[in-house]
Amino acid sequence: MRPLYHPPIDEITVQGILYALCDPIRVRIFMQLARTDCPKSCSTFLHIRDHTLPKSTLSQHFRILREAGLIRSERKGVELQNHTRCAELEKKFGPMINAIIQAYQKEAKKH
Amino acid sequence: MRPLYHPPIDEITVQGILYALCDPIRVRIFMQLARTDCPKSCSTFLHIRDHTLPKSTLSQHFRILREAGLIRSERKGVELQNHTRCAELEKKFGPMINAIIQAYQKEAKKH
DNA sequence: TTAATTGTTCCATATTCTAGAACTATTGGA
DNA sequence: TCCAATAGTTCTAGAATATGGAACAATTAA
Repeated sequence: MRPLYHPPIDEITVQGILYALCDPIRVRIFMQLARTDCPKSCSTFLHIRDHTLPKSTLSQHFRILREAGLIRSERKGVELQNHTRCAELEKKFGPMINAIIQAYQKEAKKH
Repeated sequence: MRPLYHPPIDEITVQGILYALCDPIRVRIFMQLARTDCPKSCSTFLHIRDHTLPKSTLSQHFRILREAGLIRSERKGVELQNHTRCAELEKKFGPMINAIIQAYQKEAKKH
C-alpha cells in the first residue's frame, strides 16, 4: 500500500480546494474536522444523516480532501487521525477558507 | 429554444458556486466579467490562451455559471450580454466570492 | 498464529463532461 | 420578403470521472 500523499503548501491550488469543497460529503467531513480541531478517524464519518456510506467511497473522499491539501492524515495504530491544515492554508489563501466555511454554516442553519 | 434560467437569489447555493468556480475556463470567464463590470458576449471567450474552444463547450460553461447564480445573461440582438451577480451575491454570501477571486488573482500573478 | 478492525485498491457500472453537427433566433441587406 | 450571416443552444456519441462491492493490506490484541 503506497504511503498517503500530502502536497506541500506551495502545490496546493485554489481550484483543488474548491473542487474538494463542492461535494456535500466532503464538506461535512471538513467542517466537522475544522469545528473541533481534535483529530478524527475516517470511520467516524461512516454514518452520515442516518444512512451508511460504503467505506471505499469514504476512502476516496478522504483522498480527495488530502490531495487538495485540506487535511492531513496520520496513521495511529490501526486507524488514521485526520485533521485540517487550516493554519497553513490561512497563511497562503488568506480569508478564503474561512469565508467558505462561514457561508456553508450559515446555509446549514436555515434547515 | 427554452428561455435561459436564472435562479432567484435564495436558490443559489455555496456548493453550486464552488462547483462552477473549480473549472479553469469558467474561472477565467467569471474573473474577466468581474474585473471590468461591463457586459461581454459569450463569443468574447472563444479564444483563450491561444487555443480556440468549441462554442458548444463554451455554451455549457456559460450555462453552469448562469445556473450557479454567478452571472446573468440578457439577450441583446443576436448576442447575449453577460455580467456578474456579484452585488447580490455579496449580500447573501458575504466576503466569500471576493475572497475566492482574490485567491485566484494572487495565484495568477505567480506565472 | 489467528481474528478483528481500519482503511486502501481493483474493477465494473453509472454518471457527467466534451465537442462535432444540426438547429434556432435575430438582424441586416438585396 | 427572402436570404445570408452571426451568436448561441441542443442533441448525441465517445471520453473521462465517480460510485460502491469485493478482495487486499496493515496494525493490534488475544
